[in-house]
Amino acid sequence: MTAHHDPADTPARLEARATWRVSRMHARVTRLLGAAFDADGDGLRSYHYRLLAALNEWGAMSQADLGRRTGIDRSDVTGALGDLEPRGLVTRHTDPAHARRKIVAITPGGVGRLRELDAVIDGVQERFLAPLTPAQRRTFLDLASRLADVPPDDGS
Amino acid sequence: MTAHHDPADTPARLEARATWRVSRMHARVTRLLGAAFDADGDGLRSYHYRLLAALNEWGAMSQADLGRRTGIDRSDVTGALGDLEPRGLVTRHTDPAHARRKIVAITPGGVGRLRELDAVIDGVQERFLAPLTPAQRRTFLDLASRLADVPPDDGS
DNA sequence: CTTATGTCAGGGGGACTGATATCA
DNA sequence: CTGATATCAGTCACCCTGACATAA
Repeated sequence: MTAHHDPADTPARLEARATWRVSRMHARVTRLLGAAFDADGDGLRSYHYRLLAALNEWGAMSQADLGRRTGIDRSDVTGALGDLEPRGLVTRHTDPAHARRKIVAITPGGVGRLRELDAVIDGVQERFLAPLTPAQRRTFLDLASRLADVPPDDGS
Repeated sequence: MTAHHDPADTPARLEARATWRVSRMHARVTRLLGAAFDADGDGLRSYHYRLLAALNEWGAMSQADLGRRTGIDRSDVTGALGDLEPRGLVTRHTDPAHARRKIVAITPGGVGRLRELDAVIDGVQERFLAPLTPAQRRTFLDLASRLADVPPDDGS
């Protein structure tokens, strides 16, 4: 029986795993982000920042587009917008051409809030990248963007 | 007023964020890992792999040490071992010197299962790092290890 | 008493799935 | 009809906190 052999019986150290390192980096970012958002006081989280940043960057769009742009599920977009709208940070208007579609736009207040959150994220990013030199940071961000922007492989 | 950002305020594009890229990388790894573990059939997840790999690499140790080594909370170590022990992949014996401590060890069956899971992780890693050249992969893994192995900043 | 350990209960955010109703 | 959209309900893996009894 040809058991799933390993050519060289690689020990494959746990800490050498790319998956392990990505998980640990993510855990660290999550801790820093959580602490920063908590300290910020308002109940906003990472989801809300993503939505505000996307609206500020790409302009008003439907909730479905927002979800696709930000990688947030439509279900969660609905919930997160339900937090942002009562705060006056975004508006939701029904698309006149498509009654079922709602166009989401960021408000001036939302832009101001985004500026504050940008500062929060800046602080987190600075602390996260602290171990690296400026040149190493650029390299890391470049490689990370290539690993992050891969479309989901559908074997269809 | 078509007021947009002043030159002073950095727009801080969402996709330029290190936090964003780490989150997206992690989401991709999670998707790949989840699909791979699901396809593997057995109910084992990332936690179980980490524990088996740590026991195989560093030898038998107490549950608390296991948690510290793997970054898994003590509570979750208990639960995950509760999945591995009935499968015969690990054993738990009370430390004769410390009745409160349980020494966890991997079994031969656990080693075999780990070998299979190693192959699964290898496949995930290969797919995850596919966009990079071998040299870039080494660079990424090196930088990632520095960003991953940062001790929790305690302001004490 | 203080510390460490194992266990259990539970929460909380993030990613996801399914069902439903609406509309082009 | 199909397709997209918004919404709600609920699941799940992961990470964490708190409490507790026990043992060093």
